[in-house]
Amino acid sequence: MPKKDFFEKKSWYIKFRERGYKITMAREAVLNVLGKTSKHLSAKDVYLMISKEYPSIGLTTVYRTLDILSSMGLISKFDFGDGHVRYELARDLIDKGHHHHLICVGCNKVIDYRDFIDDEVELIRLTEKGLSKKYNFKITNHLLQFYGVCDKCIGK
Amino acid sequence: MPKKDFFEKKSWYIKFRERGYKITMAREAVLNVLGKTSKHLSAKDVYLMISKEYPSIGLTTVYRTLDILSSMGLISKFDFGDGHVRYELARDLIDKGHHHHLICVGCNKVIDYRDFIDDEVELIRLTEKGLSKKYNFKITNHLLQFYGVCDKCIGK
DNA sequence: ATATCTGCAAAGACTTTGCATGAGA
DNA sequence: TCTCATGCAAAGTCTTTGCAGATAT
Repeated sequence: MPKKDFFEKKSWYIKFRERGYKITMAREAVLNVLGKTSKHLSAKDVYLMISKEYPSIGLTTVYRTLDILSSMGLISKFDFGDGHVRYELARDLIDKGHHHHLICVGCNKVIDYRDFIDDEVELIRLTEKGLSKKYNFKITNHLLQFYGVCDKCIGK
Repeated sequence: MPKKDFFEKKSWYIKFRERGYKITMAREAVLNVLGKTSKHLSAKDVYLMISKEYPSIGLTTVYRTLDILSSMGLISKFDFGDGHVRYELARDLIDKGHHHHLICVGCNKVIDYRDFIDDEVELIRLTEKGLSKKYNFKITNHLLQFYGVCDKCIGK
C-alpha cells in the first residue's frame, strides 16, 4: 500500500479500533509527523515537531504512542548506537527506504551510503521472505550497518 | 590475525603504547573477558565478570576502557535496541562472527538466525571491501537486522 | 458511562563527568 | 617525577511508571 493512501484513507483508524485503541489527537499527530519525513526521528524529535502545533502534548505520550505504533508494525524502530532509539513510518518493501550505514566507532559519524546496494536489495528481499516464512514474523524493515574507524579517527 | 595470537603475543601492548595509553590491569582484564567469550557483552556484563577476580574495579573504568578499545578498533560495538550497548572482540573477516538478527519490535525478542547467511556473507565481504576503499574506513564489523512483529505479538 | 488516554512528576536505567588519589613509564 | 588511569560520587540522558484528571466511544 503506498504511503499516501495510508493517510488519505485513514486505514490506521481501522487497525486501531480492531485492537481497542482510541483515535486521539496525539496519535494522529505522531503518525503525521512520521509521515511527513523520511528521516529517522527520535522520540524527542517527534515531540519537538508536534509541540509546535500542539504545545500541550507530553513527551510521555509520545513514548507511549511510538511504542504502540511500533508493536503494531505501523512504524519501525532503529538504533544506531548513539543512545537514541529512532523511528520511521513502516513501508512496504516495494517503496521502502533502505537503511545501509557505515558508522565510525571513534566519532559516531554515520554515512548513509547508497553505493553497492543494488545487489544487497535483491538479497535482502530474498532473506526477508525466507525468514518471514521460517520464523513466522511480519517483517517491516531492516538495517545493515558496517562499523569501523574513519580516516580522521585512525590517527586518533 | 587469529584471535589466539592476538593475546599470546600481546600485540595490543604495542598498539596501546603507540597511542600513549598505559598498560593496566583493568585494560588487560577487559580484553581477557571479551577474548574468552563469543557473546555480545554489555558494559555491566563485563564489569560483573571482571569483578569476580578483581573486585576493586569500577564500572566507570569499564566504560572508559570499552570506549578506548572501541575507538582503536580492537573491539566492536553493537546495539540491538534494548537499551544496552554491547561489545565484542573485533575479528578479522575470515573468522569473524556474523551478526544477523531478526528482532520483534513487540517483545524485543532477538533471533540470531543462521539460515540464509551463506550468500549474505559473500555479499557483505564485497560491500565491505568497496566501502572501505571509497570512504577510507577500517571496517571491523557489521550488523544485519530485520525488524518485525513475531507471531506471539501479532495477536497483540 | 466507562475503559482508555494524557500530562505531570518521580523513579529507573545506562552512561558520562569532576576530582582527588593511585599507578605506570 | 610526571602524566595518565582509577574509583567514587554526582550529574546527565533517555525512557518508564504511578496516578488523578480528561477524553473517546
